[in-house]
Amino acid sequence: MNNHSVTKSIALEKAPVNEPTKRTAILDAALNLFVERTYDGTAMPLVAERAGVGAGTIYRYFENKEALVNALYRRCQADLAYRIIDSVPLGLPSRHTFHHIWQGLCDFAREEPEASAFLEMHHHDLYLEPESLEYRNRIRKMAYDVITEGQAKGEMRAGPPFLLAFLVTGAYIGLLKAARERGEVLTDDMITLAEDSVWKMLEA
Amino acid sequence: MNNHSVTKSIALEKAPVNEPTKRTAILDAALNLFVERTYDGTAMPLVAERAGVGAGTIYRYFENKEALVNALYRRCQADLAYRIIDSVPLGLPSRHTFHHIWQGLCDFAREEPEASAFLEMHHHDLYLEPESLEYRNRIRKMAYDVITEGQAKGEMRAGPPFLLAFLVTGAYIGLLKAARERGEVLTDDMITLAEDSVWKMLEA
Amino acid sequence: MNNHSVTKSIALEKAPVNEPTKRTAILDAALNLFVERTYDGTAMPLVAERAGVGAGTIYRYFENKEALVNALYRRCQADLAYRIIDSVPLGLPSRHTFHHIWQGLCDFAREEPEASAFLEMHHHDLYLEPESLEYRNRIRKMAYDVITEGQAKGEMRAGPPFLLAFLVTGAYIGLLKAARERGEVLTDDMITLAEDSVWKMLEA
Amino acid sequence: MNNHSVTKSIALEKAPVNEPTKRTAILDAALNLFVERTYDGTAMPLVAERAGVGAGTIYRYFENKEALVNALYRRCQADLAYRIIDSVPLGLPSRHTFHHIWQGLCDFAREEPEASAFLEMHHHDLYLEPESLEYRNRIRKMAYDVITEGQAKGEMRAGPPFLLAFLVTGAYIGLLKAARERGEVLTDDMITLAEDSVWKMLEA
DNA sequence: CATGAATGAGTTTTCATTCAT
DNA sequence: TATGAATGAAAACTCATTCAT
Repeated sequence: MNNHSVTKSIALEKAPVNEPTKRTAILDAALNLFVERTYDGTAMPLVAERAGVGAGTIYRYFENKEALVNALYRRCQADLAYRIIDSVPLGLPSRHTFHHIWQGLCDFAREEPEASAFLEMHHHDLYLEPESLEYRNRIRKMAYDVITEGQAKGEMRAGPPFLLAFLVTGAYIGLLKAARERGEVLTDDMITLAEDSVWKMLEA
Repeated sequence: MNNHSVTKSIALEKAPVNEPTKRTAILDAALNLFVERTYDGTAMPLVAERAGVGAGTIYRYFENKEALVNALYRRCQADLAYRIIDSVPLGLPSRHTFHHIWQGLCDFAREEPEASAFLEMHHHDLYLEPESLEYRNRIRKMAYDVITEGQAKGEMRAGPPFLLAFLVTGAYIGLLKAARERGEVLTDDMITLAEDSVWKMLEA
Repeated sequence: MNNHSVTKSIALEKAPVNEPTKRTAILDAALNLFVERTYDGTAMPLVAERAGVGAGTIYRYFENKEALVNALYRRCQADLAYRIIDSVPLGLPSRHTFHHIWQGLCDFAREEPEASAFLEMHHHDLYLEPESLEYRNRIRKMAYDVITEGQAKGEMRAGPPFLLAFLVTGAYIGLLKAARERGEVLTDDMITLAEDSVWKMLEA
Repeated sequence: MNNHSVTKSIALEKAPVNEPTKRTAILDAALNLFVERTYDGTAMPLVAERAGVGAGTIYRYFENKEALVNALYRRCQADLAYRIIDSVPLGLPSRHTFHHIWQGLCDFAREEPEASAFLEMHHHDLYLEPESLEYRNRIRKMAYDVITEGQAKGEMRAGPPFLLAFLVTGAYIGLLKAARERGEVLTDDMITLAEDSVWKMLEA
């Protein structure tokens, strides 16, 4: 390895894995604050302060507040999609597939609690661009497919897949809220109990 | 019954049942807009305009924006409590009790869709006064009691009652979201399917 | 004294001496509040409330806020003029005349502390109509005349009469402030000491 | 002295002595307007306009209107204190000390007429913070001490020092008012006549 | 590129005044 | 005549965004 390649490899490692650029700092700060205080309730200078950058700097990376929240939404959805969609194994019994997805969701909630809370927030529709909504639809599509397949195999109860998907998603959010409101962390016990319980909603 | 008494009884019915005062108009407009655009995203003059009153008039009825949203929250919670808590029959098998509550919730969502959507919104905690939170706790307490009793009778699954309550509530909100996002009305079929499905989460 | 004259004298006593009409109540309330909180700092509905009348009632008696403060100013100046100007004895030695005026001023301050404080306030010029200013000038004219005569008799020091008048008036206001800021009432001792001291400013 | 050092010394003189920052411009505009129209009677946008800044800019320098008026009050009191307190010579005959103070007061009134008028205004108590009042007390304390010492030396008349101080201060304000109302400038003659006259109030 | 002081449009709130009762 | 609820213009204050440095 010569000097040249070393320099290169360092650059490659640095950037994608743990890119502590200003852009990331801004997104992190925005996530933090939007979850804590709502999109409309958060002032841009506050985002700048928490990100440790000047107020004007935000506008070098994002055209305006709406562009910022869209970028943030997409980053969060992409995080989630990366964990769930791409790792769902094919061809397993539905119960196994469900377990996989449920674990993925709960891992996400535990490892990225703010991203998770942000995605649950209402009223994204007020500012989301079509492209951002597309991110959401990819995940919904996956859920829809899994349920449809489960029903085809006779392993899941009959009914409109989108409805079952919303019931499950709702219960998942309920689980997170339960932990949050009690000020408790999401324990393995809670996750397992909830998984078992929620599966009953889906089971044929 | 003579003319006199008829007139009187009309007057009596009219006033308390459907008193269209400005206060009510303001609360209705606020409900409308807060659901549509968020609390922080709604400007007071817009509330005034939709209520058909002058901007200053709001402040004759509510000390400030926060007092308005608190009053609104309490009105909505009281509406819900009136429908659910006070009509839950005692001593029935848990499945019946659950049916009763589920019907009450869905009737509320259908008859007062905005109140229902408002109560589901996040971030109430940012402005709610302790007294307003008390309204929420009354309903939670009821759910907790029903589940505890169901478990004691061996008719509901074991587990922390608050967790089960949040799972059920989450699924209920999922049902409403499902209908809302599809632009569909909540049909009896959807309600029944969801009820059946959600009960499985609770069943022993 | 017959019935007729009794009725008359009662009427005469009642009306002018202690006429508790709404107009008077409004003026009293305004005096109260203007002294306490400034003209600009006082809201009309507050005046109404303290006067025990409806907000609209004020406008039956006074065209607007400015007319109210002008009427109040004139009433206070007239009170003062009544006590001072009309009772100054003529032809006495200047020291006696001064004593008379000083007593009159201090009696006014003690019996009508709010009227007294109101007249001392600055910034009357912003709203006073010419007619109201005329009231002020009558008193100044009197002071001017007394000093001019005192100087002519060789009993008062030489110098522009208006200047001496302002020095004396200033010292008088200083006396009132002294009492007010110490939270004390204006005692005879303070008044006498001040009179003696202030006379030295005038003495030839 | 070479070019280099000259440039430097100019820069040094310019910056600290007469730093025309926005903060100063805002304070100056506020002083101007508060004297002209009262604190309550002055709208913030008007202050901004006269200061030549945007309305929002004021709030970068002062938390709110009350903080602005407090800062202004302290600046004026500090100006006055700098001139009076720190330059009062010790150990002189009372008549000399009084002359010194009187000159200081009149110089202040001539060189800073608005600051002088502002400090004389009533109703500062409605918005002044304790810290601001402290500034006022320092000057009062000085007056009190001078009088007490003068009495001890048998050069000033007996009587409560605070009362004599208020009489003198009142007469001083009377002098300023006299000039102001006549639309005249404060002449040396007026100052000297007044000094002579006022001293008589103090003299033993 | 980065900054943060500056801004004015927009927000919440107040208040002199009106007017239906 | 008296009222006080209602109003909208104007006040205090905030904040997304710009731009000189």
